[in-house]
Amino acid sequence: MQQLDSHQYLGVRDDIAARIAAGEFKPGERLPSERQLQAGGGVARGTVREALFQLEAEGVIYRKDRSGWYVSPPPVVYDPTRWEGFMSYVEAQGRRPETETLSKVEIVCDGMLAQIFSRPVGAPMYWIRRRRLIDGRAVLIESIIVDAARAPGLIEHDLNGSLTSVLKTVYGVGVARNKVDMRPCALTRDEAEALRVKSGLPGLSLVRTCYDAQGHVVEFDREYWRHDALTVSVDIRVR
Amino acid sequence: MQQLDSHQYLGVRDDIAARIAAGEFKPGERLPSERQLQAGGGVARGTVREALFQLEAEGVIYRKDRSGWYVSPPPVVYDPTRWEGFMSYVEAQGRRPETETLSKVEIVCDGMLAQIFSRPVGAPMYWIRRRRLIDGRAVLIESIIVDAARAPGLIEHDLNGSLTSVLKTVYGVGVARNKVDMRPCALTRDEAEALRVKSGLPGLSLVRTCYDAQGHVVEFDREYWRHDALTVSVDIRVR
DNA sequence: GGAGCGGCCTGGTCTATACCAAGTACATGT
DNA sequence: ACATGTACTTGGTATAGACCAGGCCGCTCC
Repeated sequence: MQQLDSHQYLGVRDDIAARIAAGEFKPGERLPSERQLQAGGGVARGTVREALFQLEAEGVIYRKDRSGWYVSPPPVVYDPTRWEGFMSYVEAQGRRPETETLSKVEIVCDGMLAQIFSRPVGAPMYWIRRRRLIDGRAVLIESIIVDAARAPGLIEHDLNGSLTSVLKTVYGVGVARNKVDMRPCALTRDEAEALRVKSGLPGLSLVRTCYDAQGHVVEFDREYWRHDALTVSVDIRVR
Repeated sequence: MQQLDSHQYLGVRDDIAARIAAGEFKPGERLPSERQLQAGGGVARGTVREALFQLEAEGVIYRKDRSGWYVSPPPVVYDPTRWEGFMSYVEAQGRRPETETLSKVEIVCDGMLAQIFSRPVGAPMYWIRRRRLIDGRAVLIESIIVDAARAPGLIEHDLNGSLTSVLKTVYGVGVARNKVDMRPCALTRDEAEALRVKSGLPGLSLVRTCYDAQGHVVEFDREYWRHDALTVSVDIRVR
């Protein structure tokens, strides 16, 4: 929106980006502190921060609260048409996936869920919240609903691995159809806290509805991703 | 990442969000100026701006440079598996689509395009750049490459409508397969300027590769969307 | 060795002020 | 009617300062 050189903060941005590109700072490494970067260029701290925000929006760097700014690792590729779980596709890309179960409880079906699952209000459901990490960095949190009638005792299992394979191997429940809604969003309040990022950071909201071969909803899943952690790739025949 | 009330800017955010939710400001309408909002709450202008950035990241408001802050209209839904063009699906959702052709030129195939199209380096290609608007607001810019051998004279046509239907009706070229890559990104430099937004605003990058029934690449398209303008919805059978 | 305690450093928030460039609205001139 | 100019408003950029809370690390004490 502005000419190339006219803004200091874009100049500072380019400096830092160039130093990263040159390999002075490598993925996962910490940048010098804001006050040090400031001293180097003779600019105000606010200007340095503006440049850092720019790079953050581009996915080049990220921050750990009150610890520093770090160079972002490359994103992972996610293909919603392939029904492999997080654990396997992250590993297939040479990265180290982890899952933490934040909570798992039995709830009763409310109006919205009743509609999604075509089940009566009051039917028992499981509600699972998990946080998932790649190479030790929290990249998404998810909130999963599963019909308790389809997978009785599900939450007694260890859910830190692949939920997909638990449903398949233990309950014989497979997925035949997958509906995915995606939209850019802001990570606010709860999501931001769980991902340990600042409220307001851009993210990607991904809502998945999984159906079995009979067209029944097996699993309803809301995911909130850090915006710099993934690329979505879909390859489909046109209807 | 922080407790609820502890930050002024979140308080200001909530105030403004509440006034929007209450209908005091409607979609498309302008908010009071930053200096007016500041006077109302007894806070510094920087704090008001922080709150506005927050709401912008959430997609609630957007800005027009040096004109003011406006309430965002709802996003449109885009389904990459449905091969309808922008013009028709936007219209189907009760919105007013527009297209502006920024440039259309003949170029020669470079190494990258040669690989994508399976055509020799140096083969003629058309390069079309368009801006698309919804209800008068620029929401995306796109850069399209089409094999000139498949659609000779394409750029002589009016391309402010649906390119899809021109390819189909004039050249008999249909699309059978559609590969879509999506990732959150920052709108920088050129894209930001074309969309008249500030460099660094979050956006969604969408790369489409369209194939005909024989598996040849028909069209290669890079789109940059405002992050608050769309929701992507995919519904697919699992492979 | 391990737990606990400080203190330093970091980013996070906030104030106040200044100036600029581009948009807006309105009066003016043709 | 239409272009033109101008005064004013708006967001955009930048400075300099201040204080806070949480992360981090080393020291001390058990």
